[in-house]
Amino acid sequence: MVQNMKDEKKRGRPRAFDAKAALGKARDVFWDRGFAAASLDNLSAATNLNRPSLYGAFGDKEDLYLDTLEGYRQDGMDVLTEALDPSLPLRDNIARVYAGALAIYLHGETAARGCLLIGTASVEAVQHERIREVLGRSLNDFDDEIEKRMRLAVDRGELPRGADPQMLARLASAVMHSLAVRARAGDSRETLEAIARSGVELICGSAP
Amino acid sequence: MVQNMKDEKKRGRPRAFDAKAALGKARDVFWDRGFAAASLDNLSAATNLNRPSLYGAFGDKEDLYLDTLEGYRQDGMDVLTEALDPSLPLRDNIARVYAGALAIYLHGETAARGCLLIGTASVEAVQHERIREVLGRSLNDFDDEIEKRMRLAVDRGELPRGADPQMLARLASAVMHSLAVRARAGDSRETLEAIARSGVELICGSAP
DNA sequence: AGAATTTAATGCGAAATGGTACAAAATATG
DNA sequence: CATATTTTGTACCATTTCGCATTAAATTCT
Repeated sequence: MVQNMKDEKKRGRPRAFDAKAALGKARDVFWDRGFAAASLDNLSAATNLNRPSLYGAFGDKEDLYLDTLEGYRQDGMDVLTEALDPSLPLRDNIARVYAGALAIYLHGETAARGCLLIGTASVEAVQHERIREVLGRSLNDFDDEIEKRMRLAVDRGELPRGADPQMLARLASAVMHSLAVRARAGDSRETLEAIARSGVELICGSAP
Repeated sequence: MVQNMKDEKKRGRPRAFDAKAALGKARDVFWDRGFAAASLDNLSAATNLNRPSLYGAFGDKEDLYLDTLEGYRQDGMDVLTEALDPSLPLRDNIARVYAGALAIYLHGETAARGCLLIGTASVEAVQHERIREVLGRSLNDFDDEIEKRMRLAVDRGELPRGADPQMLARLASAVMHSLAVRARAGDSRETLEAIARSGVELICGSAP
């Protein structure tokens, strides 16, 4: 599974496509249609790869989907940790988290696609154990990252000593989950931004 | 579309099945598999109706799905309004809302199915306008119902005069949305109940 | 240059899918 | 009882679906 990190010349015919770019195109298809409704023809057309190439590079449809989820999770974590820059006040951190999320969720301007994980992996989670596992792990990783910042906030006195960092983090995530669902349900950017602002207020109410 | 409300004898062969019961069985199929992955064979088997009967009674797959969503929305609103009984304190109301939601989301004991709307309609919302419309309307109706109770709480002095009922309601809903997603992601009942408790605390923090 | 190896492209095929035609059955109306 | 009307069940059809077999192309190794 692990490919050559650099272009140490592999034997045989070289790939005529960029696997990472193809994965990005596939992600868009899954994001719009979901896993079940995304056909290999859709994916093949979007990536400009014929099905055998797709299959050879990524495995079957579920493998490909799991790959896109994993990449999305990574990207999301990057955005999250950047938003949580501990040199900024907690309020700003949480506001940035929501702003970053909305930038992703509302991408496209036409019909908002929300969160790839929440919007498309949730459906499959009941019947596909591997997808449920990725979804659960992703949500937990997000919670944990926010929790770290909350813990720091308590230590620093940004939050009262009695505050529960784990629960505050989970509730901060909850607002984000709601933004993801509502974006996909067609709520306006204005509505979502208002909810984000109120969320910051509620979660960080006692912070300076 | 409107059927006879009572059994005023209709001409022709009478139905050999209970449409409402069939709709319930179909709902279970959609709940587990989602719209796209639910095949007419699945639905036919679960309802004990052959495809032509299904089609005759409910229209095509999307019509049937929309019918189940509408029924779910109605049932959900009933549970919600009952939970929000204004003779109880606000805290109890919100706690009951979450308890009622979890009772539905965790149904099955095996793999939790979360919320039918959030869990299965969200995926289709981007491409199917009618589904997006039902999803959006349902979320709004829930928000509005909670908002009414919040407004009452402000009037009664359960919440401070400056509290924003609309935003508090949306955030109360947000916690519920998160419970729906997390249930489907495999979180334990204990975790979900803990989040619900913290949510009540956060939302109703200033209430007696 | 030739063998080995990997990818690309075409196209196939078996199964599943959504939907329907058609005839038989069950009921109300005249 | 005959006719109209609606539902039921079987079978079917056209299309889509996923996945792969096979052959041609491109590159490395000997």
